[in-house]
Amino acid sequence: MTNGTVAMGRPTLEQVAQHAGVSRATVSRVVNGSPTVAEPIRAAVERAISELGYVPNQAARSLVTQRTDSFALILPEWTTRVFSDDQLFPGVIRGVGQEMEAADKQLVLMLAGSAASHDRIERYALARHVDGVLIASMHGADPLPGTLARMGVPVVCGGRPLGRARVPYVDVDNVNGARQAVRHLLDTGRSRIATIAGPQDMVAGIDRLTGYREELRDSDRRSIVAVGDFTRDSGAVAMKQLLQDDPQLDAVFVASDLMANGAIRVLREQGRRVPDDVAVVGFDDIELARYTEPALTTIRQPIDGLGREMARQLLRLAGGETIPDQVVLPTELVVRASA
Amino acid sequence: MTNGTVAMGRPTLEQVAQHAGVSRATVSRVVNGSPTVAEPIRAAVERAISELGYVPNQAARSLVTQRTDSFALILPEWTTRVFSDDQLFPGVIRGVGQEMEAADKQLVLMLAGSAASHDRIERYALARHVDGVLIASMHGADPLPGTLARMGVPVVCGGRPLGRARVPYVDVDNVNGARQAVRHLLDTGRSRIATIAGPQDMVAGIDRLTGYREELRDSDRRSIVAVGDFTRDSGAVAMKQLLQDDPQLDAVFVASDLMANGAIRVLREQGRRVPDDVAVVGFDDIELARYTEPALTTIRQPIDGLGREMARQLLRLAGGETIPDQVVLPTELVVRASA
DNA sequence: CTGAAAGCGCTTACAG
DNA sequence: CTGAAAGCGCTTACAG
Repeated sequence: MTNGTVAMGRPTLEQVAQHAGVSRATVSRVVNGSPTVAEPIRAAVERAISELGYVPNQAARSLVTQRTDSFALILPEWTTRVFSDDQLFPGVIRGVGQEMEAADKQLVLMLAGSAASHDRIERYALARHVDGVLIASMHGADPLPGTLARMGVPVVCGGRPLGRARVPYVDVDNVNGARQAVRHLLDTGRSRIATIAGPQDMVAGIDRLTGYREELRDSDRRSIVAVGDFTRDSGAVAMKQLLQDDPQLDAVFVASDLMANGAIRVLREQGRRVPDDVAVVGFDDIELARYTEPALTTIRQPIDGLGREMARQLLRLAGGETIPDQVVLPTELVVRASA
Repeated sequence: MTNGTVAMGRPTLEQVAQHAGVSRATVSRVVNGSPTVAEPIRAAVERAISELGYVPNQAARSLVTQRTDSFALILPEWTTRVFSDDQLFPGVIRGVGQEMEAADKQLVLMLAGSAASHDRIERYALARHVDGVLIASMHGADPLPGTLARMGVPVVCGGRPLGRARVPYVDVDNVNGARQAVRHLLDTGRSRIATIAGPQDMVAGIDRLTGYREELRDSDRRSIVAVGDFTRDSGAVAMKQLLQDDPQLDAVFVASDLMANGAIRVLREQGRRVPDDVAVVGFDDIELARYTEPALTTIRQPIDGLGREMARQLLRLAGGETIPDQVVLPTELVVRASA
């Protein structure tokens, strides 16, 4: 059996100071790497620290420094979606993690699937548990970023926030990416170009549909739209609907690679050859895009880069620097076999 | 442009007290829901709180309470593995999250892929950023749980920790689960039973191999072993090797469903019918098991339940209660089509 | 280069 | 039921 009540062993600065025969100020200086400590004293203090197993109390430290050296990445999603085979989240997390590690900051991940956890996270950030917050994958006009920013918590969003809150963000050029995709289809002689859009409560879903519409309008083509939710299955369902709505379609721009994967499966099941009968362009360029049959022509977005840029901006903001209201990263057409 | 330097707006308890014309103690009582505050006073304080937008400073509060009301779940893995299509992690996270939510505690997730991040997390926990720590998916004899426990940080491991550290843990009965699998194969008349074991630096890999060996030894059969790393591809590679080592094998116990999925693919490619020529039993019972072709007979482990139980034990430990050194959850044979 | 002292923003016995 | 006061464990000007 293990007992929760501990032998009250945690040594304090005070005890280290006594043990080493110096003042608390000196121990503090050694702990914080101040260069103004004489070598023999430093050595003595360091010995005391390791003998006692001293670790500074973070609460006491942040109370005076007003820093915690840790940052939160908030994903307002259920685990189910975050841990799907959509490789978007891991990419962003990896990018953020790299930058935080380089800056020697601790990254904490918080998933907020329910309204209750969403609230608790707000309190957590407002209580200054972290020096700043990154919010990605927002749905609708989430008030969280605005609330935190208004209360003085440094916040950077991943993806343009919907709603009126003016919070700095890093995003990918979704509109132009979608236009690139459609332009490629037009350039390769397609005429009836449908789209499987992403969820319309997320900015990536909205903007990619906008780009699709804009490009078609500029060339006087009509839109044929079905909406999915970025999952593979929703892509399959949407593809079936499109084929029913317009059996003549000869191309489809799908707003995510995972949905494109589902769509291609349906096309094959219904006897349409890709790209001969129907050309398919995806969006994301996740690893899967190289392994679909046929390999997927898609719009590459810099997923890790998005995470890295978000972290960089947040670190600057938390450091008191002025940062741009928005950073928009470019996308790139990657031509493979499907279009 | 957004500027990091804030209007220094964060109000303190002191300011709320002045605003409401009461003492700090009274404000503190209201904030903490003490029942001994007269109704009109409480109302006045609450008005002041909301007018000023007051949120208690967590550092100051934990400095005196010695609590933070948040707990960490540490996964010593790279994002790549955590976010693979192995649905084990999300299940554990979901289970832990549910219990923490019920207890109104904040859960923070920390991934420790690198040695540097592993160290930073140790400092994080020792600095009392959290009231306790859950560690799952450990590799080898990770010193982290022992170190934290020794320093008085409440720790509960998911999976029996290797090495000599005596840290309380919650685990699944891997040995017996493997025995159930092998017994089922024996009972259904199989005689040359191979195994694809999990990684031998993880307790789930080790124990499932032990169970396999024990059950075969008890019935005087010899073992035929290949080792994978719990990924689908490693299951495929291992299956090829087994078929080469012993072309006569008529059954294989695979230590994870994902590896089993890879193994079945190889069996089919090599013209072996499942289960007619080779019976396959997996382990985990993730959702995929129902959708493989044929559907997978497997050993169900309570994945969410593991997470929930870990959280429950940790909450009790952090609350000063005495908890058992180990809690071992039972597994269950689920018979489908593959064996 | 080092120490005494103030102070960060809270909570909590202790009086009243 | 409420307030004055001590104290949680640090950091950081300020002297010397």
